[in-house]
Amino acid sequence: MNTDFEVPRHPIGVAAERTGLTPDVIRAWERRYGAVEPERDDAGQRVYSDAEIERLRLLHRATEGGRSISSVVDLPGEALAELVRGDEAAKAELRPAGADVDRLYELATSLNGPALEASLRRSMLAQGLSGFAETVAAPLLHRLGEAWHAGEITPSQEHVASAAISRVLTSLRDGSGDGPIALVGTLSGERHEVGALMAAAAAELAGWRVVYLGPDLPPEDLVDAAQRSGARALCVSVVYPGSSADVQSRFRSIRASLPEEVEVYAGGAGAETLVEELELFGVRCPSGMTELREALERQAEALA
Amino acid sequence: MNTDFEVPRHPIGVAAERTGLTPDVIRAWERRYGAVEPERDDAGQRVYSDAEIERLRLLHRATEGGRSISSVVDLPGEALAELVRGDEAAKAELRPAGADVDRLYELATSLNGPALEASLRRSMLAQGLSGFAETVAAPLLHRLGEAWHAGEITPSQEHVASAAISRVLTSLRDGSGDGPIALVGTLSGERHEVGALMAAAAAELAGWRVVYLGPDLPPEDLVDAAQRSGARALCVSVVYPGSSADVQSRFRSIRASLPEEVEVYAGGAGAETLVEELELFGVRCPSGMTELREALERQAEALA
DNA sequence: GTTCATTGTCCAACCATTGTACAGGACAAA
DNA sequence: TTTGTCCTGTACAATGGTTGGACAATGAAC
Repeated sequence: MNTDFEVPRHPIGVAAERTGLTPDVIRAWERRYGAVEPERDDAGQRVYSDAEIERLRLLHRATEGGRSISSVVDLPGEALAELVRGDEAAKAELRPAGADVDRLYELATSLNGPALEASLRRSMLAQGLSGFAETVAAPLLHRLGEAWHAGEITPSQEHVASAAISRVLTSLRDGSGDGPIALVGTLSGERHEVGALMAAAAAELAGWRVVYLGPDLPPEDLVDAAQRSGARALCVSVVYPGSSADVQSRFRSIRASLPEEVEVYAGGAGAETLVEELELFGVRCPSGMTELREALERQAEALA
Repeated sequence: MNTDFEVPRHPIGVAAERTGLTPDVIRAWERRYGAVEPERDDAGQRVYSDAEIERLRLLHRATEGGRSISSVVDLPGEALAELVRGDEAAKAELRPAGADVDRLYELATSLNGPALEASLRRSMLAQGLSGFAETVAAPLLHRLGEAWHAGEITPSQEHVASAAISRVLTSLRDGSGDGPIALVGTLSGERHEVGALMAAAAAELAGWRVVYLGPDLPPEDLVDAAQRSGARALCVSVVYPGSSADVQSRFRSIRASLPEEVEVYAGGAGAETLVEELELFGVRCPSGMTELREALERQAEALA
């Protein structure tokens, strides 16, 4: 900085750029509340000093924190800074370590696979599997799914993220389970594998010996595999239900073809919309990884 | 906080975010029970003080613990806090690493390294690093230490456990940190490495680039390594302090030889008995992995 | 099992606040 | 001259509050 901090220098466009506000908003705040009243040059154009820009930035952060502009605009600089600090600290406290979905989304859309994977691994380690699944993986995939739906991103960007999540999940499974056998997979037509991988990890955590079948399997195969392996649990992840009647009938046939003592679990976004129907004919629908793990733990306990 | 605790400042949206309640619930509680009756601003909108938000948070935690709102809403703050503490302690009791630690102790004393390692890895995945360190690794080591002291087990049995914990911790570190550099090690004479490994993992979680120095290093070496590497943090694990005066003087000389901007952290059972003395001359003593990680996160943030 | 109070959620109607858009003009730089 | 940026002033729609009421699920008591 080679010029004085107080000297006015920047046109409104620059101020907008630096504060993240639009020129319209800056003018509105000046007109309505006198938030910042910059000097004018000979032609009458606003010229902002660094100090004024700094203040606008603080005001912007305060409004982002959920406050109304009118309630903070009269605060002196120091109080304002303190308020913003408090708000952001409180927000950071809510979000558990490194679970910053925004940042992960950035990494995914910029196709930075390695960095994304490292971040994912870190937040997995910080929170454990359940927290990771519920506060990181699911929100991230959901957001990517919506962005893809809205045409904002390409399939490959979504793919980078799910591949990274898959790698993290598979690298952490160690196949050391010594309990009863659980089968994990998805129905035919289902391309989304991540949910199944998370279920596999959850089952392993719950002490099961996991046989991971992968995605895209017809119901008969699942039933057959369960019978051959002597499994006591079958976990099926459903994201895109296709026709929901179809999903229902397939689950019904699976459930009917297996003996009572083999529990059938369904999970994922696609299963959540069908909870009542599925539970009706005996398919368990835990919502979220924690519940799945607890259910599996209880079942393993009962078997032991 | 240098602003007055009682001054009303937050709109209902912020209150909702900070308490985890929805605005609807907050209003319902006010309407039906007068749970919290905030001031109003000129426009008639609710404005909550920090104290009121704190109370709402307590009420929320009480209801999460299974209590009905009507049964706790009339309690004065202190009684409420007590109640919540009790509830949460009871809940923690239920989901015990306690039974877990028993089983791990069995595995360690029966020298079943692979099974022990698998179990450790599983509980690490279930709870995340902090939970693992505080509810599994520390209790297990503590118990083994006591048993060894009482002559109930041999050193090799303790060794099996610490080796398994070390393997789990090292296998999960991935060296992908991209932040400032942190050095991790123990003082000379200190054979216990596990604490340092956990600190290394914590630092990595907090976004640091970790240089792991290992155990048994003289203070001069630590200082020298810190200077050469340009580290901004030095984490030292102390389990057996030997002579406490000795540990103090070594930390004092380390602290004195390094510039202000390099933080020195001490942790472990041996450091906990010397907290006041160490903090006196500028060595930070977070208690537990969570606090260490948070401290490192804050420092990394400040550096960025 | 039935009944009843509790309790979280939702809705409608309304209001003030607030971000955004647009029209019409000025002016400096290309 | 054209172009892009900024100016003022007005208008509009979205947001997020407010009250009051209704409803359905839950869970305890009968």
